Amino acid sequence: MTKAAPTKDSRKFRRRADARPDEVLDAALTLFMREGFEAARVEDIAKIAGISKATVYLYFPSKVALLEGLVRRAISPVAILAENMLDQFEGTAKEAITLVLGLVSSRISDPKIYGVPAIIMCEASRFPDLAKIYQDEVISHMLPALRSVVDRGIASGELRNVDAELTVRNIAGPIFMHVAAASIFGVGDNSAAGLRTFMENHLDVLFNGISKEKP
Amino acid sequence: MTKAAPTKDSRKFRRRADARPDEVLDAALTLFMREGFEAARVEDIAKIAGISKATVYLYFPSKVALLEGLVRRAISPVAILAENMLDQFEGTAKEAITLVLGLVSSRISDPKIYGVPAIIMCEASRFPDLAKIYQDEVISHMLPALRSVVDRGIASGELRNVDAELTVRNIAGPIFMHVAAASIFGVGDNSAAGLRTFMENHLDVLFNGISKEKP
Amino acid sequence: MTKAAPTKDSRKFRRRADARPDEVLDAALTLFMREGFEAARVEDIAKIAGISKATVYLYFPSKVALLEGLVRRAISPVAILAENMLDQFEGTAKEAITLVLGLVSSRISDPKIYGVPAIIMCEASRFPDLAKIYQDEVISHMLPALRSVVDRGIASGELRNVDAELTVRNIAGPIFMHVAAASIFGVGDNSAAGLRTFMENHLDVLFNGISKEKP
Amino acid sequence: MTKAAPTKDSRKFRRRADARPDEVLDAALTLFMREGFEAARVEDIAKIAGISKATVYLYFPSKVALLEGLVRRAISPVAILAENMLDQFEGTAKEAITLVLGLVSSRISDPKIYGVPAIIMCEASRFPDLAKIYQDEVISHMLPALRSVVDRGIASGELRNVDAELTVRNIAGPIFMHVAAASIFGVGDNSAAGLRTFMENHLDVLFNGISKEKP
DNA sequence: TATGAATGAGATTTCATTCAT
DNA sequence: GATGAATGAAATCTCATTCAT
Repeated sequence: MTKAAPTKDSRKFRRRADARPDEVLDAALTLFMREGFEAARVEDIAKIAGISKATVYLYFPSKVALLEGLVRRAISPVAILAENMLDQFEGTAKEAITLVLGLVSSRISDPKIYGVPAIIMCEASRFPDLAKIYQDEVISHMLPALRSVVDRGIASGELRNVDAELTVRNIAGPIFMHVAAASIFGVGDNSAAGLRTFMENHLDVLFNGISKEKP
Repeated sequence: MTKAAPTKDSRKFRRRADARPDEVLDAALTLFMREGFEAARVEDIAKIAGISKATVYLYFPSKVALLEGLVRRAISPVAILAENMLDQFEGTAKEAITLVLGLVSSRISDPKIYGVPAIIMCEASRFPDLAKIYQDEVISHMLPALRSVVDRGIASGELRNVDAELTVRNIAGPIFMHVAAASIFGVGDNSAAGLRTFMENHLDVLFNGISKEKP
Repeated sequence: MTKAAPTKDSRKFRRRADARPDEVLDAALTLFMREGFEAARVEDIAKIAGISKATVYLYFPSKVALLEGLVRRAISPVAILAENMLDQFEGTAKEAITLVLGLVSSRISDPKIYGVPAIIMCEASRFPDLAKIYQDEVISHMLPALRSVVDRGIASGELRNVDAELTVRNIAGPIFMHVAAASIFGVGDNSAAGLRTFMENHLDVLFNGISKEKP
Repeated sequence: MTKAAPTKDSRKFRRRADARPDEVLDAALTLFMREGFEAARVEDIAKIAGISKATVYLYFPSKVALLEGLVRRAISPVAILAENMLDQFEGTAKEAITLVLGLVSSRISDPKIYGVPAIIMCEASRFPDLAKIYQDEVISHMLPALRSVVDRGIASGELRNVDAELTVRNIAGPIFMHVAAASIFGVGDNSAAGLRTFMENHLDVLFNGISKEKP
């Protein structure tokens, strides 16, 4: 049934074999961050990825699966980061924390890094399973790692006798707030330089407090 | 639609029409938090509020207007809080901050208080106008108030010469993280008692740092 | 299409290309019966046939073509059956009908036999052309053949003076109902033995009626 | 935000309160019979019913629910018919059967009557639950009722000693075949008159058989 | 005021079909 | 000959919103 002269160049099907799920996930991340999970349309994700809507479903069985894929993909780098943190802990607690926060601050301006946690936080109540995965794979690794650094610092006499578990919030909380304030409300300087300046102040306050006198 | 002159009861069967918008907002807040803005159905909000879907539209012209109403309703308490903060600033910076954080910690376990900021954060990119309102009315009052407390503490010699603007993140960030960790991932103790314990450690670390020696 | 002289094995790994269309039709029949024409997915048909979806289109230009193929394939056996019926008509009408119904009853438990008519009945209104083909090639051969047997029986004085055309429904209808009741609603005994028992009763009633006295 | 002059006559919403589910079911029956369940589009059903697609979903939660509704609606008339059959059984078996078949033949030309069974038969394998409902509510009432008539006829000496269970197929089968042949393949006369002629021949053959002599 | 009824516009998902290899 | 990759076109179902009462 081939009609006369089926023009050779009909490029209806463009890519092949390499339009990897990764590109789809990148597109999904972009749109989920910009629009939120519900408001993001699969068609737009496909458009960003340069493929058709149906092709998205070739790689991911549903829209939620994109979210899952995002979480799963975000797990390994973070796990590696946590491992590194622990491996590096040969010097003082101060050095360890400074190192970790330095790592974080060098990465955190990349939406691919902070985007997934941000989405998870927003969609957690609707998709508890996802939150669970994220918590199991990321939170439950990061938190103990940091706490362990603090505990060892206390044990070695380097740090005061604070509650390690709760103090983790003082280490990480300000950073989250800095990023959130900047990305959501445009408050503060979210550039790499601004982030570095913030980190210096953060580390200073964290280790020395804001009071002039020790108690 | 009770007939004319229902002398006796009427209270049970008719709610005061004045209270309706507030009940609708409560319902909206509940559902926006549980489902997210997009996924929350107006019909369900109405059901929670005990009225019909069409009646919601009697009070609010659109679904987004519910979000606006939520933001606007959350403004006044926070504004009052900020005002109080400034009024109370007669003692030391430490006392002022301790007072403010005490206020916050006493309120923050109420979903009606932290729910709105949480929703705003999640929906900010989709509704920049809302974020703007929130920023204008809340952020831009809270932040300067806190910064001013820090600045005056520095000026009086009570506090070290930290960057007041950035240090605000060290004051508020850990609290946000504590609440977020607890409500989203179930990490930590979100009860009033747990919050108080956290606050004590937070204030301790904030004012004294975690290092044993001053620099 | 086996390559030249594949002396050794090839049987296991390559199916004879000639048999393919038939296997595809078998798979299509299976799925059309189980799911109906619309609900049956070409991909599943391919999977049952052990080939890829695209390969189905190598043999059949469209999904409807599978239906056509099914009808066409079902025609010849039935035609042969009809021919046999006529050829055998040397004895009495009773013997002829008994013979034919015996043939039918020996075959009818095979889904490949009654499956196609069943599908055609269900999809007839959507694909009148198919129904036409089936009617032209099958119905219009079977019915006259049976009617002719009856007519000759009447002419020879063996049978009463019934309406041959309408009486065909009394000959075939009960059988259809028996099969349908069994396969669809699980009513009755659809085994070969059960079918034989039914046939005996059917022939008895058909030839003798149910009344005790002749009119 | 009301624009100037909102023309009073905008009839976007036409009917009210009386666009009953019944009309939707009628439309569904029409289309299911013409197109089959899968191929029938809800939008077209709505169009036939004179309402919008969404309104269909106001009354029926899903497309399958339309099928269920159809079965359920068809149940009561048939049940009543069965009851009547039994109530009427005061005369002879012949009279009872003649009466019942007369009733059936007077109704069977209405698509609303024979349509539902036809659809059920076609979709039974895909929706076993529906088949179950139909079997429980219809088949399991009709069959015993007929069988009981035959049994009593045998007991009273009016009928020969046939197998009542199996003979039911001889009573009902020819009728189904007549209707099916006419509606699907256009074979035979499906008019009321044609049906009556057929019934006469059917009853004659049924009660007297086709052989000239009794065995 | 309050609401039942209705719908337009759109979202996700499916699938027959096709091209390049 | 065989198939993995890709897609256009549709179908079901949802929901914010509105009108008549």
